[in-house]
Amino acid sequence: MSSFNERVQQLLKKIPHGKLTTYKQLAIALGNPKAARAVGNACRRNPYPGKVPCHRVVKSSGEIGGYAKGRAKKIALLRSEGIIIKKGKVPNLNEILFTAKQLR
DNA sequence: AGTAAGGCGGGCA
DNA sequence: GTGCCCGCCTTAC
Repeated sequence: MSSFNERVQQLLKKIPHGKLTTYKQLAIALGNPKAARAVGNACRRNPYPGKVPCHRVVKSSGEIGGYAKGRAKKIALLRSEGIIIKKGKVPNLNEILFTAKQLR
């Protein structure tokens, strides 16, 4: 399979419940800080729904970003995990952010 | 096999 | 706060 996709999946699986990550962090963890978009692509192409929590990934700005099933769904899932979302944004992202070093 | 377009972002102006 | 450009990956033609 695609190495990139595999790598992204593994990183996503490492994200603990109640925490969040950004595409940038994932890209950095992959060794390409500019591949944030590519990471988003991997999530969108994610062949393992339910196995890879792509909904735990948000933008570096704290915005929810997009979601294959709909942003509302993503927000609902995050809220269900105890993550506070304000107007489609995460005000305390810095407190629950899972950094690339943590993904390492 | 090569080329072109798309996509869930990030950074800068 | 908004708009534009860039760069990376995958997929389709």
